[in-house]
Amino acid sequence: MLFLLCLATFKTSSSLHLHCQGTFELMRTRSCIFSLTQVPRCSIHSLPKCREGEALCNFIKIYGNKSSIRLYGSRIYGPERGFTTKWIKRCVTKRAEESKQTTWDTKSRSTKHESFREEILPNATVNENTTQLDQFQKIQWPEVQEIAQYKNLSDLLTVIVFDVETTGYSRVNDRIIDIALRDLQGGEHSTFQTLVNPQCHVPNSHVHGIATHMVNRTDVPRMEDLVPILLQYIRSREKHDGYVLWVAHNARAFDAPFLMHEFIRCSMEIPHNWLFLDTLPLARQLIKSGGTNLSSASLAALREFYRVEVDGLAHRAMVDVNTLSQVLPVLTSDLKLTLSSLVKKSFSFSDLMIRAKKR
DNA sequence: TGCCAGGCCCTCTTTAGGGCCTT
Repeated sequence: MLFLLCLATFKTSSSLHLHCQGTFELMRTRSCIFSLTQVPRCSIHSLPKCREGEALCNFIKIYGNKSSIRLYGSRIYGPERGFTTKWIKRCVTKRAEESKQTTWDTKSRSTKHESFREEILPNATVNENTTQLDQFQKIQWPEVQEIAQYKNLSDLLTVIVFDVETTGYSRVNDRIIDIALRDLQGGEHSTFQTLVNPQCHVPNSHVHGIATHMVNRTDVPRMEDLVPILLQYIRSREKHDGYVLWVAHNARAFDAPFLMHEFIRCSMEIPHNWLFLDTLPLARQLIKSGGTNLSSASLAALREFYRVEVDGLAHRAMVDVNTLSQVLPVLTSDLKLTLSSLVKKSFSFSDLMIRAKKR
């Protein structure tokens, strides 16, 4: 289904390719850069440090097994959820006729899915943050502390490890040029990776090997092309009435704010069931706890410490995603973190919005 | 005047400063 939807979306682009393997090679050798890659089920299962309990590795084991019988695309989307529509705010309106204010129904989850109301923010740029931030603050976002209390978290949570490569460090002046995700439940199409056309010069190709001529092409999707596809992809991976936990190294200061600014530029609303987890504080916590020879809290140090082997060069989005996907279960296991505690450490876009507005 | 990354943590701190982490 996703194949058809993507094909429909990019039907004017003859260079669009969807394929099931060989992403890395294809990325190097073809102009085509949009790929939905079928990969083997998470290799995390075989990591020797995975222990029993409520740690993430165990969650992935259970979660992944379920995904083997719940094939990708098994959810049926009506026309209103296809690519022709923009993001539909997935929140519950208690009585839309009585009040236009929307709230999250975090108590009676079994009765939800009632109303999907399309709300597209007006065109805006980052320079118009005040208007955007005001609109976001009118929404009551889910409280992570409340979500963390759910007893059936494993049935609600989709864990997505992601990474972005950019033209620099400034979320305002720089752009995403490479984005990769991996759904830790595994299964078909559990990864998503594409280059992104930033429509500007790439000054730091020495970092990630992505040169201007590789992305400033008509057959490379711009962010405004990509966001609707990304939303649809994530929606297809979600649990019923569930939440999506996005995980990245230094997510709070870098990846999540970058993603937020790209959504704002595209005038797209950020789904309310997205949460973000930063693994950098977890690595620092491990160092602080002592008893390890972890040299620093960087992703490279974690890869070396846990002896993670990945194909490809570091500082390419998919490679770093694969690294973090293997680091995450053992890191959380070492820290004896439960799913609930991970959710408690997460943050939402509203947190970023509030901080941005304070600045 | 114009330009500028930003969040977190630690300490020789606390109305601050510097290092780490991300590209």
